[in-house]
Amino acid sequence: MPDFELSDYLMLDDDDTYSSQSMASLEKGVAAATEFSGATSKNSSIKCKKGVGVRVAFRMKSELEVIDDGYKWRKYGKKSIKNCPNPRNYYKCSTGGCDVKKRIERDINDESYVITTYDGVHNHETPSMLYYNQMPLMAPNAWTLQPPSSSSSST
DNA sequence: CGACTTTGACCCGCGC
DNA sequence: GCGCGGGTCAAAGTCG
Repeated sequence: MPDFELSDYLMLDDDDTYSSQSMASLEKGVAAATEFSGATSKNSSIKCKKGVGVRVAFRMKSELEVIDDGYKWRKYGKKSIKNCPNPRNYYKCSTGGCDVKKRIERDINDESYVITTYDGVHNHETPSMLYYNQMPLMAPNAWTLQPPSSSSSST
């Protein structure tokens, strides 16, 4: 588990535009993350122009491009983008019945940053979410939590 | 043996 | 109509 920090979260609006919010309110970004993952649409600003699903982009500082948000992602493609020196990775939720896609690419300005774009809404809770529910407290960054089975560095 | 990752090829949409 | 770019699928290989 590398130490990555949520730098910016981009809310792609229905006008194909996105609002790049500074990390002035990280909780808000996490809230957005909870929004799309929990399918709780109290904020209708997060939606795709096609109306077929939600599209949310996050930019976070991480050494690894793959962010374990609790879901199981299966890589189904890799593509080198002309405008980007780094290839873009395509992931799909491997959970049955879930058709959420995730695009991951490195920031062209800062390779230390990774841009993760979620496309769609999970029709199920994150497997780890079940684990969260058993926790006495809900950490604001719980979506970054991982089960103790994976690299438990609790020393 | 099953699941997942990797890489190339193919297809679709958009712009010129 | 053609070319380019982007996105997705499929087959093979590897690891657990």
